[in-house]
Amino acid sequence: MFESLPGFRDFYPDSCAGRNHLFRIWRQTANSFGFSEYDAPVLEPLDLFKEKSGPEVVSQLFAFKDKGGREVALRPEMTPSLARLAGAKASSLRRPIKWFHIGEHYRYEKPQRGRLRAFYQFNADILGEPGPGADAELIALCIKSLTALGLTAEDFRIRLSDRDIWLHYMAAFGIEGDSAAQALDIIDKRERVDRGVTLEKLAQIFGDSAEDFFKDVERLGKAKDLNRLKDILLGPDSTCKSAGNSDQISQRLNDWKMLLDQLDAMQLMPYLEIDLGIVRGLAYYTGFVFEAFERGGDLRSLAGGGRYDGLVKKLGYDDLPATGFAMGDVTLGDLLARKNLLATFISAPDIFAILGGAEERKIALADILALRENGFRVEYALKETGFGKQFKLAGQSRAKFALIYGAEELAADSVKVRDMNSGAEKLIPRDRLNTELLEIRETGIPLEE
RNA sequence: GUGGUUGUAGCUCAGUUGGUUAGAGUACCGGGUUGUGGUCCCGGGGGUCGCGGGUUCAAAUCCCGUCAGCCACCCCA
Repeated sequence: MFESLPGFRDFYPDSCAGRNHLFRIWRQTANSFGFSEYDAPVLEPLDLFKEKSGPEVVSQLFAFKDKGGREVALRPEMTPSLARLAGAKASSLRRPIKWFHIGEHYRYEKPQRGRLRAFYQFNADILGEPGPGADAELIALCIKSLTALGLTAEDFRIRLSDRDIWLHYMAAFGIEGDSAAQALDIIDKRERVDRGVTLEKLAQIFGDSAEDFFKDVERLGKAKDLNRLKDILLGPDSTCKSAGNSDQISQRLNDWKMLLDQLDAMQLMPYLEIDLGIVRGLAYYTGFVFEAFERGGDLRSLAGGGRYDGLVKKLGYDDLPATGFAMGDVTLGDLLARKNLLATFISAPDIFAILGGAEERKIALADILALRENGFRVEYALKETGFGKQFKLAGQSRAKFALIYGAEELAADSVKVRDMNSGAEKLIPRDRLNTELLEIRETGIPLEE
């Protein structure tokens, strides 16, 4: 006897139907936004992931040596592969490059609820367009992918932040480069860490002004609209104004306005929350970053993304500005199941054929195959059984119609169709079967016939 | 990787202070029912009580270990 490996799932038909529904909605939504689907190998050179995330990632990868001695790993994320694909053909691809991917990813971590070792992700990215129009389009896709599944503004929010603002702001304190990245990391974790500890860490970077800076962090974290942000950053008692980089900041605030205006025009503001408190830990994010999180209850993260303008170049290709997000199936699936939005899309047959004896069966099988070729989903009992039993099977199959091949009907070269919902029946000549069924499938059989 | 907690049929769970052949509901299969279904009635299969060891006359029950799930850390691309 065997079980699936820890953190891996079996998909029985019911859950497979739920998963396919999710994929179908993701794919439809991405297509409607004009994104094109791409794919890449599941197994990649280990270095591809090390290059992006540093050597520490290896402990969280399914990594091994192949028989040729190559260091390889199952992909833990899509972005490095995407960067390779886009980077390799960057000069010949029409821009903006709008691509999406749906596929399985693997991380060697301790499995928990909402977090497995194998999971599916929907990735969408826009490359080659540095302006906020790309960020707006991407955020819109993220929101629409969730609403298309039946989720509402009551179920989730997008928290929107900006690493550029933070970098400009810190520059006013004379903090740049690695120190700035460290500071962002501290800001990102501050809600989960004791205030005193956070201050201590900041003091190593900011020295005496750590406390002032942290107060501003808290003020900025609470700013929920653009005017308030502007006020804190450029108002009378702003630190950075006196430091003299207010031009950069006001330019950046202009990007913010463009972004929000576009999202507003798409009527997506109800889903948005400005929250500079989230900066997302990853060092390679450069501009607008965002996170879709579940509201109420446990506030789990449903999707995350942001701009990563430097990454493609870092992986050895030409400079290519980029912004993207990833949405996982695990947390989202939990939420959809809880909200009853995965209503198992069980595929029921259109027709269940009920067959008399051996002679009738022969005639029926020929018809059944013809109907199948015409796109009907048709089932029948594989072994000979009584009519009563077969009607029971037809009911259990949840077929819309039963098609009755009895001696009586066939004597008139006809078959009887029964609408399994209404119970209405109709005799159809066999040579008109396909035509009549096409019609009946749409309209059903009226009770008065 | 660290700590806590749970583990009985495919699923949800009962199982008395340790006591004889481990139960129910549901799902599944068969029959009632060889010309009209989902209901109903009857019957059936399915368990090494997560696994291994220990204590005991006797262990699903107590002890130890281990594996797996869940929860909290770490991390979260």
